[in-house]
Amino acid sequence: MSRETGGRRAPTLEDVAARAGVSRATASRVVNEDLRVRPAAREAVLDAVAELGYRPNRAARSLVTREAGSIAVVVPEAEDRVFRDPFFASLLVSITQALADSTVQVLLAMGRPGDGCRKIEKYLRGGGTDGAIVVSHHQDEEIWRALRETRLPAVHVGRPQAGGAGLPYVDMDNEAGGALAAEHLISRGRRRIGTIAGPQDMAPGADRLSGWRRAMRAAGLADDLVEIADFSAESGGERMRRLLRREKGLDAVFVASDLMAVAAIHEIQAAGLQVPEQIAVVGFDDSQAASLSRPSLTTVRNPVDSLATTAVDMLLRLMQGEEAKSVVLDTQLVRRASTDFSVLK
Amino acid sequence: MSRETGGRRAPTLEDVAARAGVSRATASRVVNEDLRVRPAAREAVLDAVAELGYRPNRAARSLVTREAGSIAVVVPEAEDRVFRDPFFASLLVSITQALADSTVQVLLAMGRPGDGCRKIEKYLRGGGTDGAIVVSHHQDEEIWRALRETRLPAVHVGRPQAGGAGLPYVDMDNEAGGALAAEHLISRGRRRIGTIAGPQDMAPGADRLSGWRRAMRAAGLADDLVEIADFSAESGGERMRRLLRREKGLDAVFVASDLMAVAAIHEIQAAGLQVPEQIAVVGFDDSQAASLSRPSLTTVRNPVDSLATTAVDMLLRLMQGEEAKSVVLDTQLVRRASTDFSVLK
DNA sequence: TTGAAAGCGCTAACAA
DNA sequence: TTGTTAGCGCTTTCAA
Repeated sequence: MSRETGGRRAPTLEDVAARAGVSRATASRVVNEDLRVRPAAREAVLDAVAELGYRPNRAARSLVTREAGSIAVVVPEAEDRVFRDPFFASLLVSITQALADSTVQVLLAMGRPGDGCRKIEKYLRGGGTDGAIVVSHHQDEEIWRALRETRLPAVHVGRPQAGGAGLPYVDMDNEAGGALAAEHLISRGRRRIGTIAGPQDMAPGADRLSGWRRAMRAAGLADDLVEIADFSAESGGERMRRLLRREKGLDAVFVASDLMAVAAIHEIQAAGLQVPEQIAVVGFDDSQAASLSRPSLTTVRNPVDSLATTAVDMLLRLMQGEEAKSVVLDTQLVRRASTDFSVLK
Repeated sequence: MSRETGGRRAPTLEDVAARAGVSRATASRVVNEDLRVRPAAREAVLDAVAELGYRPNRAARSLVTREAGSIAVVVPEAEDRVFRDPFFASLLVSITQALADSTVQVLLAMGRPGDGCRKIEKYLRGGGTDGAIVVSHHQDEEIWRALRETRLPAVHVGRPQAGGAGLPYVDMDNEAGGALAAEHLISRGRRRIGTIAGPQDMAPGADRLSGWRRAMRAAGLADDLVEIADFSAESGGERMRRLLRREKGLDAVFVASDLMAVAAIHEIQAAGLQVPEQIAVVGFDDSQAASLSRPSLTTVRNPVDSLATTAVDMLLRLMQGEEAKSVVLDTQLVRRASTDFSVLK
């Protein structure tokens, strides 16, 4: 695993200093953009750096500064399903982009189901990073304990279930999103509205459902047409069939994820019914699947990008010793053809 | 950015040694599983480690071993489109999972368009990693130069355009995949077959097209119905409209990505034609979009998982000083409803 | 089998 | 403004 496969030794600060005719300390100052260096010396060092192709050794620097220069995106106990989720991919990308300006590197720490998160825990405790962004919808006591004990700055994306060791979090307003969906359907004249919810032990699952409930009751409508699914396309389709069987008069459904919503649309069509003519459908996430679907899917926007930039922002603040308060982001409804006759596709 | 926010100093090897009543060297040997340590001493050290909650400091270790304990997944000059691509997300996940057993950490290094890849280059040169997996369909001279000069073990995912500094690569057989698609359509009795290709300055774009061409000619069919798109859904739909305008007798299309293929299907349907009855469609990638589409999409499987595990395998081998030869993986056709009446969905 | 000691490359007091 | 010096926490000779 040696990096020095027969090559010349990489130039050190010592080499640079020697070549520039200054001390190592001065060379270090130039490299770290310390102001109190005579212009001439500065020039000399910069030249030497360029000529030698010098790059500071991160390990050496980390050792003395006690900063790793990286943050970890932690996904504990991750199932395959989580990863293939476009939400997760987008989040990861947005986080990385948000850090592109800084010198901070992004480390991807994914646990495997079963294995617990021993590897991640070890890494966090070993001082491998300066901070962590935890992405999970489960309780991850071990990770939380490690974060607490190491006092590592950390933020949670998505409201953690049981306190999350007091970590600040960024989340979208799932409850308001669910209400938004219901209100939209009601405003379109629908009355017999069902919902396919996510797992109730996950915050997005529970919150989207309760938002829907609140709006339904506020409008004096029944909130009995509830089916619980698991966010997978299969489960979404299956629950849609149940809903169709349960209620002949059904004229709309709010489905807690786009993926499930697309599957639901297929089932409605397979039953010989039209979307949105007979049954209107609202999804959740505004993922690619929503615009690719036919009819295109009205959905609640999941502000992934803002989620990521806010999380990064909070983490950087925390890393500078400042306070960070949890943030809940607004959601918006994206109107498309699955609830609206006037939209073409 | 200090990690030691008022907390107790993390225990060092020195502390462990003191507590166990041995020297630092012995403690180090135990931690690194060196065999020549007396069982009693071993026990004492292990106990001390447990009691103190000792974790080795990575920076200190790296400094002396000259190993970073991490590999970088490098995505230079990445546009937004690349990231949202499910292929990339799956690849990243598979790479991380493939490394879950090892102690190696995964570092995500994404460049931004325009900015070049100065940050990445700097990092690679700074000894921040022990190896790199480069994911790109462009020429990235700077990165290649950095990799060459640092002699950093590296592999390319996807055949690099212009040599890629002699990096070994893993790729799927895009050419064979294109041929597979054409042959399948021909075997289903289609004769007037068009194609919507990807950009010709990208290997997957060019190779899938040439495979299609080869199979068409081999069957004595005309290969004139070619439209070049850019892998985006919009471009796919637009090129499909052109194809429909160009050739009334069109009875099949091979589209170089699922995303474009789904858009193409929508256009065909919008023109009042049936898939697969009038026009059969084959996509490429076997992404989620393919199974979500109605009719479900026959497509060429992109073996993302094998791509990732093979790349990781090659890299680890390289890091141990062994040789690694480029690998081209086979592809398979996944039959679904867009080319086959007997498939239900 | 063990310990003493040297140093990996860097930053940061402290003095000059 | 500069240089000297002392470590950061660890691995690894080299002797014992």
